[in-house]
Amino acid sequence: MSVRVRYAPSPTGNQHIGGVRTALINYLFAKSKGGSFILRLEDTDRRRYSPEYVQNLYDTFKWLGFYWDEGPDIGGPVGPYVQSERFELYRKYAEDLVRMDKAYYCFCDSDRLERLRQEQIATKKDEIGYDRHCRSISKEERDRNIAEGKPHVIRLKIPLDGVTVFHDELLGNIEWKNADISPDPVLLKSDGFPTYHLANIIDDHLMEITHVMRAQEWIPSAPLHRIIYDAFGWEMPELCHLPMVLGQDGHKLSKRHGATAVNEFRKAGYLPEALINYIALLGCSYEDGRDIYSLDELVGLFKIERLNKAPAVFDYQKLEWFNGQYIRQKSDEELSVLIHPYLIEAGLRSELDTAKDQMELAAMPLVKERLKFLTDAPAIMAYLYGRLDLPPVETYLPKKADAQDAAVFLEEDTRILQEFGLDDISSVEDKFRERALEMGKKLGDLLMPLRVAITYTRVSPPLFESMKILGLGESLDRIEKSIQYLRGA
RNA sequence: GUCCCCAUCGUCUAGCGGUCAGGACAGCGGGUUUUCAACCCGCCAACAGGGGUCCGAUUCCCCUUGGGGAUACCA
Repeated sequence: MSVRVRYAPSPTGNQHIGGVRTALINYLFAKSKGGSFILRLEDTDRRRYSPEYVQNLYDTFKWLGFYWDEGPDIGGPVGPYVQSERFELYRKYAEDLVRMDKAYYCFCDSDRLERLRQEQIATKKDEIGYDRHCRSISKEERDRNIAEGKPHVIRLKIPLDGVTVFHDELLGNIEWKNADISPDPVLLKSDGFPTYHLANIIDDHLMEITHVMRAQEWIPSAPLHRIIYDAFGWEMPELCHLPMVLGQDGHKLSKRHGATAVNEFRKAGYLPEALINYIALLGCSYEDGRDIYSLDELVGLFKIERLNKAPAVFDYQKLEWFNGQYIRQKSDEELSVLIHPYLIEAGLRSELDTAKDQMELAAMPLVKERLKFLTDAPAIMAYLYGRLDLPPVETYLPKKADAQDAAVFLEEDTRILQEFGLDDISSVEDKFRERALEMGKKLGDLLMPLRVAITYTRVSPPLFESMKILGLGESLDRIEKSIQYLRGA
C-alpha cells in the first residue's frame, strides 16, 4: 500500500515554525516513499477560527515551495479536505459509538465542570478531569434530557481498568494504564462539531492515511485514539511522534522567543531554502552528515530512524548562518530580483526602472557576501542610489589625521582619479599604492576619506568597484563636496 | 499532584560494546585585506550522577537527578 500522510493544521493562527516542521517531515517521509502528502484543515474550533489564517497557510507553503498532493484548494479523491464541510459525518460516527456502548451522552454544563476542576485543584487529588458523572445516569434520565432539548456532548468511555498499548515507529511500544488516560474525553461538542480526537480518527481512516506523524505533545492522547480505532474496528495508522521544538529557555517555542511565524521570517529577509534546510536539521540527521541540503536531497535521504527522540532548541544564529549561505549561493540575477521588493519599500527605486536594474546587477558581487538578510540590502546599497547627508568629520579621519589632512588626501585622490580614470580598477589601485608610498603614508590614509566621501560610511562594499558603478564624474563630485566640507571644518 | 517521553560540547548533531568521542553554529585566536564582510587555518568545549551486565561501556539494564510534554466542549 502506498504511503499517505497528512498535515492537519487548525486555522487558528499563522503558520509557525513548529507546524511547518511537522509538515516538512511528513512531506519528506511521503516523498521518500513515493507516497502522497495531504493537507486537511481542522477547523472545528469555531471560536478561534479565522479565514485569514487559511490564506496565511496557503501563502506560507507557496513561499516555502513544497506543497500537498491533495488538499482543500486543489481537491483530491477523498475530499472534502475541510472538516467543517464534513460536519454531518462526525455526529453519525459518534452516535454509532453511543449505540455500541463505547460512548455516552453527557449533559454536564460548563459551570459544573468548572466547579469540579476547582475542587480537584483545591484538594490536590491525583485524579484530575471529568468525574464521569453522566456515564452512569439512567436511560430514562438520558432520554428525558434529550427530549427536553438539553445541550449535551458525547464522551468516549475509557475502560476503567486494563491497559492500552500502541506502537510508535520511533519510540517503540508504549503501554498506558487505562486509569491514566484522560477520563472520558469529549468526542462531539455541544455545537455539534467534533473534537480533534474524533475528527482526526474518522478522517484519517476515511482518507486512508497510513502514517500519522505529529509532535510529541500528542503522545498522551494516542492511547485514547487507539481505543477509538478499536471501537470502530478500524486499523490504526502507524504513529510517529516527532521531537518538539523549544525556545532558548527550553520551553515550547512560542511568540515570546522572537519570530516564530513563517511570514515573520519572510518579512525579515530569510530565504525559504534556508528555513527548510535549518528546520530539516532540527531533531533529525542525514546519513552523509553535510550541512547544506536542497529539498530534493532531503527527500532522497530522509529516514524515520534518523529522527531524534529528544526535543531540539531553535537556534536563530545557526539559521542566520544558513541564510547567508543561501544568499551567497544565489546568482547575481536571482539575488537582484530577490532584494527588489525591499529596495522599493525603502524608496530607493520604483517598480520599473531598467537603469536601476542594470546598476543593481552590477552591484550584486559587491554586496552578496555582506548580506545576512535580504532586508540588509537597502542600508548597504543606499549610497549607490544618490547622495546622502555627509557624516560627522571624525568619520573621515584616518589615524593621526585631522580634517585638513583628510582634505589633502582627498585632493590627492582626485588627481589620481582624474589622471587614470576607473576603467582599469586594479591598475588604478596600484597608482594609489605608489602615491601613498611616495607621500610616506599608508594606503588606508588615502582611502578612508575617499571611502567616506563615496559611500558616506567607514564600513562599505568595495571602494573602487563602487566608484566604477557610480561613474567617474559622480565620484569626483562626491569627493569635491567632501573636500569643501572638510575645509570648512 | 499524577501520567508519559527524553538525556553526547553553550546550541544542532555523528556515534548503534573496543573511537585521540567526529562535524556544524556560536565564541576565541590567526591569516588574507583599502573598511566591513566573505573565505582559509587553529583553539576552546560534551558522554548528568550512581549502581549493575560484560574481558571491556558514551553505547545494554535499573535507580536517582534534570529537562520537556500531557492532564480543555484548543488542536
